[in-house]
Amino acid sequence: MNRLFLIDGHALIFRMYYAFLRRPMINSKGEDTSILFGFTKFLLELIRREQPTHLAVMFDPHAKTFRHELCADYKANRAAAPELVHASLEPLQQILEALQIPVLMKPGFEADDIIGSVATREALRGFDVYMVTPDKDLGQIIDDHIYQYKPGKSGGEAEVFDKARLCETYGISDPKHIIDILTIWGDASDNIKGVPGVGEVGARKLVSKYGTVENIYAHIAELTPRMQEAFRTAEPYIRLSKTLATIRTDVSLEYDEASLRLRAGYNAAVAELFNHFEFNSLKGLLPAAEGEIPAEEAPAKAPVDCGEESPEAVLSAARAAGRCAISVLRAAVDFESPRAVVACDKQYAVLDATSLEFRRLMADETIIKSGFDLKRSLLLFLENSIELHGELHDAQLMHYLLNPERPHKLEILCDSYLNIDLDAGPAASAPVEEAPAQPALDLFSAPVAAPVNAPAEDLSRAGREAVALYALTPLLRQELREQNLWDLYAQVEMPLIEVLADMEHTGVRVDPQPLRDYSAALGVELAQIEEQARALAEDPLLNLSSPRQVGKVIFEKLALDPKAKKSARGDYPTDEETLSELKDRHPFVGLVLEYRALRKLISTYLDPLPALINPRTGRIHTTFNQALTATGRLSSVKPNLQNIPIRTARGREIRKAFVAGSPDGYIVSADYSQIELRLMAELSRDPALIEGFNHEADIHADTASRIFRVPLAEVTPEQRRQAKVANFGIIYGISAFGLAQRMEISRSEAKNFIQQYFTHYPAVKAYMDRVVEEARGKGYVETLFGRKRFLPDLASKNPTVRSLAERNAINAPIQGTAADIIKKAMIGVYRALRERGLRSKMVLQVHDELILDVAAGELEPVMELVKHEMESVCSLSIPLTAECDYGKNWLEAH
DNA sequence: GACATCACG
DNA sequence: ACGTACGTGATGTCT
Repeated sequence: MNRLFLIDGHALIFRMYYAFLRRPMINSKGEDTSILFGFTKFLLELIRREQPTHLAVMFDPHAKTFRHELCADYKANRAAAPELVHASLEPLQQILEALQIPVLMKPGFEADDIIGSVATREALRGFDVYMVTPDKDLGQIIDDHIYQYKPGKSGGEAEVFDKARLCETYGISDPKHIIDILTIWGDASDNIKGVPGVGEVGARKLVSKYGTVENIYAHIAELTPRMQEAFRTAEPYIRLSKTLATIRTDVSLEYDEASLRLRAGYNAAVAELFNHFEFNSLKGLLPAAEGEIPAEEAPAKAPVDCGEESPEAVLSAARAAGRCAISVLRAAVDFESPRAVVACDKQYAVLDATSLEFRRLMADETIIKSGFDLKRSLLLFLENSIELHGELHDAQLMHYLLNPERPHKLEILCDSYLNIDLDAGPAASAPVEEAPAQPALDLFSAPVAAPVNAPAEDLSRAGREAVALYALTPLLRQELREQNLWDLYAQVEMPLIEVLADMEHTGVRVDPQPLRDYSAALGVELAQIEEQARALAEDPLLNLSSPRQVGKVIFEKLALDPKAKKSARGDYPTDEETLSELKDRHPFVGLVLEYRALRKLISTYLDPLPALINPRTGRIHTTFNQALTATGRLSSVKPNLQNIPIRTARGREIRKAFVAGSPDGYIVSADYSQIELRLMAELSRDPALIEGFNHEADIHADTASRIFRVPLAEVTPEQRRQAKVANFGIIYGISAFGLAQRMEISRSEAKNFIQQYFTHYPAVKAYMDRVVEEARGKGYVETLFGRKRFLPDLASKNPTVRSLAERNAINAPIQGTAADIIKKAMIGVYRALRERGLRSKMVLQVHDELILDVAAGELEPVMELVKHEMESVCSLSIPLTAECDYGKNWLEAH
């Protein structure tokens, strides 16, 4: 099958410009080669990875296009391209010419139109066409044999969108409807006017319901009054906007198919240019042209030495060895059930993950399983009722414990521990001359024209991964032992994998209706605020979401604070702290704050959450990241359920939507009381702090009574508030400046305050000094359970950087021990629920809080069990207390 | 992609 | 003198 790749040249140039902005590449002649290097590297890697048979690059013309003819304002907002972009165009053309890669342009048309036209035409002739661009505009061209290839962000995997995936992502029935979404949404950078007040989300909703803009106007009476007005306002220009947003597919071009055939390879012209620009590292990426030899061999990593064998052979080897490595692939179009690749030593086999033989292997507790991100596999096992028992070696998690702040990617581990290249299979070691008919492409002798993300390639890649993991995990295990991290791994992180997989799989029930209702109500308020604010600013187009525009109104038009003019690019600060101070000076400022608060709730919680409810389960299934934070905490993504509002009344409303799975069930929430300050007491052994926790219910009042030297009963609310701020500061590695800011006092007052604090808590001061001092010697700090955080910046000469590392040295053991403790509690709760045969489920963790979905009739035993498990994780010099409550929803349970 | 902003512990 | 309290993730703007 012919595979044609069409590259959106300008999109790629701009991407590279920004990618290298902070660290440009300058060669020894002083030339900035950032864009040239990035562009060329991308192209060569694309060729190697995706094996196109045909390829072309499209650029926009210098002159104006037909869109400018239609619309005087088109792209009028665009700032001139950076100088480096201009300067790179000419040499880039030279490089492409040397590589014999055709460039297609046509006066009057943009690159998008050329891509659209060529793609449409060649797909009809039987090509598989891949449009390489990050821009969503080209989505409208996607069709049966036309795909969009979105380059991965900063080293990530590229994504391929086909018709089905695009339609699913945008909730539409036809890729052409992308045009309608863009038309309604508008595009500020192209100066395409959309329907005012309707953003991406609104546009998607309307288009998924009505299909086209025209059809929306045909049914305009069905819209809300506000929407109707917005669409009427847009009516005069909306046809034009749609024309501008529509990519042409009928541009005639003079090229022939043969000229697009990929010939890129090493030749004299390329050698000269690469030598001139000093692209030495790119030479190894170049396919060797016939009869020519690459100028320089990159210090090659070895390919993965592996081979596919029969399942019988690999399984019996695994049983004999007592261990295996696995890599699991979700069902793809080409195979209806998920696949599992199992490796033992250098052999691997591909199995149906639902097969009996694979189930037996996974259920065999005498066989150790190695993997990478095993929680992902476990989720798939849960979906298919595959049991997993025995020791788990998760290379990602193991490496996370060894060095939490380094990236935990399998490619990197293979490189640094095994010196092998995961992208290279065993055939790569075959002599070059044995390579068959396609010499221009065949540097790596990869399987012939492996299609993008195709099962065959995925499977052999998975095979290499499993073989690599088999070799990798004993090394990591050994290192964990040497660093005294094995117990933490084996008793906390390893068993937690299953707990988290179960929580994610269960999910938390969310009732969409209250969220939708509340969104609508706040939307009305928001519109009023926006209207008032625009009136006050005398700017009907003011975008209140733009800090820049808001800043200009406050500091230029209203001139509320003539002194303020900060930021490198001439922007004014408009953060909440600044605005709160100016609030009484002009009503506009209050409106901005109000607007922001509402906008946050609507666009971060109220609108996205209903869409994230899995229609099959009626629940939201977050993903917990177990190998991310520097301190050992979990994080939660897609969505983040660890930052659901609670501090404001309006925000709290959202928690009402988090309910029990069954109508007669309950939500139970249990949180550790003051766990971090308690751990400061434990780690510092400060007598006063310990005494406070052993005798006094209100620790902040106790602190206030001590530092202000007043009887407990006479502590004022203000004194308590100050003491509370100070106690928090202590945990974070207090600084006079930071404390001054939070307490709204002067820096010298803060300094005195801290001194006062330390007089009463001398061991806290001693601990803080000691932990920093020790860390400077060892290079790392540790939690109570041995979790490490390395702090090389303690030796930095930059005082800012060094101070941060010192605060990290104080905070990380505390935050990290708290993380260790709640993880242990989670394992305890999970096991206890199972042992007692309870149907209730733990569904969320929010750092010091566990949330459970409790089945009818289980309220009492579950509350008792959770409290007990949380409080008995370990025995310290202060009690660990957990407060437990219940309700029909998360708000009531708090 | 970077930055500002703001939600949580 | 530097510019700060610790740890996260999502959204929006502007490039």
